[in-house]
Amino acid sequence: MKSKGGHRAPAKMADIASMAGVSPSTVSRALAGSPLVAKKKRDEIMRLAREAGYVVNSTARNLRLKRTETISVVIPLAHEASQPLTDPFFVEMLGYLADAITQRGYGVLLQKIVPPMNDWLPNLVASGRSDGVIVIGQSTEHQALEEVSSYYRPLVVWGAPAVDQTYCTVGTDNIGGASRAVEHLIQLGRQRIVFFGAPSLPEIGLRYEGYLAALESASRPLEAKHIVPAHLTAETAYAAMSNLLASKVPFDAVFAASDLIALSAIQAITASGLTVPGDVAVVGFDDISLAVHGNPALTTVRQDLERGARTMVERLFQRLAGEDASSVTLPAELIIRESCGAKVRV
Amino acid sequence: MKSKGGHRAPAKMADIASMAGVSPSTVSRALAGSPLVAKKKRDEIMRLAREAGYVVNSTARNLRLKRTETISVVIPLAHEASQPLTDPFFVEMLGYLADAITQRGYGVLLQKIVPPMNDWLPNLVASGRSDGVIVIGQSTEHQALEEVSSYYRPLVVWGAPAVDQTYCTVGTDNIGGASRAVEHLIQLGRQRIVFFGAPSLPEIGLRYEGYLAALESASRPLEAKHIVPAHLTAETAYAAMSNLLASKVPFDAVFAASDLIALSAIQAITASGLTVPGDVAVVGFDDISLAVHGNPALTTVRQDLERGARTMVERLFQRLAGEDASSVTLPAELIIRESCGAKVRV
DNA sequence: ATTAGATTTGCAATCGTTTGCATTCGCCGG
DNA sequence: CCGGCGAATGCAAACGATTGCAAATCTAAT
Repeated sequence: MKSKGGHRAPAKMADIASMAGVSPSTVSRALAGSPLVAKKKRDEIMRLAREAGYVVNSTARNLRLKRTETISVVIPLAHEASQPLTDPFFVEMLGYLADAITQRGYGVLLQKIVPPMNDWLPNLVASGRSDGVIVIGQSTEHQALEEVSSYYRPLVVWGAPAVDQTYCTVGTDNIGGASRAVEHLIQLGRQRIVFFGAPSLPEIGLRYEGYLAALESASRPLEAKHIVPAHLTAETAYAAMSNLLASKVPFDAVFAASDLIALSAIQAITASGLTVPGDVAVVGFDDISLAVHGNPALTTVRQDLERGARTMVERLFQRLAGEDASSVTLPAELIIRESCGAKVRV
Repeated sequence: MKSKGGHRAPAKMADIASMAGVSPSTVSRALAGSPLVAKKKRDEIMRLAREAGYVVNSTARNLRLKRTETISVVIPLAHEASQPLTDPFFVEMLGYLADAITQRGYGVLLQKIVPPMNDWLPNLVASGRSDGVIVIGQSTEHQALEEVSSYYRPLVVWGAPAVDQTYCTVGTDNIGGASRAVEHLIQLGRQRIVFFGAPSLPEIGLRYEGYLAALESASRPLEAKHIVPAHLTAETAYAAMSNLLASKVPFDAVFAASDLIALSAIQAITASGLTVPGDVAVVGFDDISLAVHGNPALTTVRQDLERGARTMVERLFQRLAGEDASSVTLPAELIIRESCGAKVRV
């Protein structure tokens, strides 16, 4: 017997109930493994359900239970309204988050936000589509996060903690990581170190602070022409670095605010005829999986994304459980490879 | 008045109704912009709702309407149960899909599947969490797809069409793209061309066919030692290529089944002291955004992922609307850059 | 003033589960 | 044989929206 048009309505609980000659209540309890229904009958019902390929309708279940077993993962794309998720950083983070979330039996609802957008967070929260929200990167949305967090607890944000901030962040020690990277460049004898990135984003701002601190403690002067703002996309970074090279501002090192733009910078530098690390040393930030495969392999400040993702999810579930969970800063680690010119043991 | 614990139950439609002194039905209609409710009252209700920050509860709405306005995007990870989404290909595709889907006002429910897993597809379908399913890559799941597609229409798969297949695929002309790439290597005078990839996956299988066809039409012998199986991860590919190099099997070109492994191959080759494209020419497949930034820039077969994603979503919505939508094969384009040693115009 | 007709509105059922409470059943002791 | 008790079951009310249909209101024409 063919169903018309190939469609087929999935079985509902009542169907299983009548097959088993019991009420839907009993089926519900049986499927939940409740000891209220006799073991024998319970097994029978489970068998029947399995054979019929029955799966409870989660929409109905969610409505009744007032929870969705779903977490929203939001990616705000401040840098350029470019369509694709360009930065491997987001992607790797997303992968780890997806793992940590599904491990707890929850679903992942993916949201891309391109910032000049109103009320996306309060709307997302009020829509009840998810039980909690994880935002990857504050982007330019600090204000929105702040407002919503005053009444909505299950919200965790990847990024930098700010002084006036009430929402829960998980992030890397940006200042420490950055200053260690820059100190390393200084130790290698580099004289003119460019900061490559947009300090207006909270995390990048801290990396910039680390850069300043390192120059300061080495009594190096800060030069305005060595601050090169660059959006976090490969294309714009390439262009920005090409500009810098064309401008003839002399420099012998670049501290890039992310690996993505560090790799683009290397491209641009190489294309201009200079060598990395010979003429210019380059250090990145993130340690995306591509960094090690770069040519030359990229020296960078490692963020432990797996741990970060696990921590965020952990914090989120704590908040879901009503406990309080405060912000955390995870350690950053300087990974020395070839692009900064240090000798590497073979 | 502070709500206890900072939690705050979102307003429901009945709340807005009593604020406006009308019934919930009227609010529902007003918010939907129905002409059944007088314009003046409709505007008043909308204003009230906006001020109260009211957003309809989508779980309840979904239950009543029997649709979720959500599409599941499934990523089966055949190659290695590695945690992160390693391949930029998936990620770029995911980004384009997310765009195309959100553009239609639907949500994206992300699912990672690591294959030795039973009934994930029928369960996903029966759970009613989404209105349709997009699977990125057939992986090893052809059988599961085949079974479900017999009764579930809104299913679209990225990958290769097979002869006995009833489900709807969207994919690139793998055979044509691959043979053009290999022909190009042959024209450049390369004698021993390695196929680098695992032909057991449907798409890779077709690329292998294209490789064979190109050798055949150039009357080149096929050599078993030039077939090098490699999983689609950077690490395993690097290892496989290192092995090949250590084995002293002579070769002067590599056709890699994906850009990710092509880049790893270049790494391994360079590390062994050989040069690319001097000693070995390398061609990839996909044209991920990193290909152009590789060192050397990667010659590759381009898959138009943006178009592919748009096509899949389009097909899916056709099927949701009850129309029929058949499989499509999109053209592949050979992008010549530096890694194959052709002269590039500057 | 009355009423047909057109507008607006609200009642109540529905979507598929879960669960508090009442009910039924079976069993045992008195 | 009956009362009582515990174990198993079912009834019915949620959950928060949408919508067919009937009822209420308003308009205007007689």
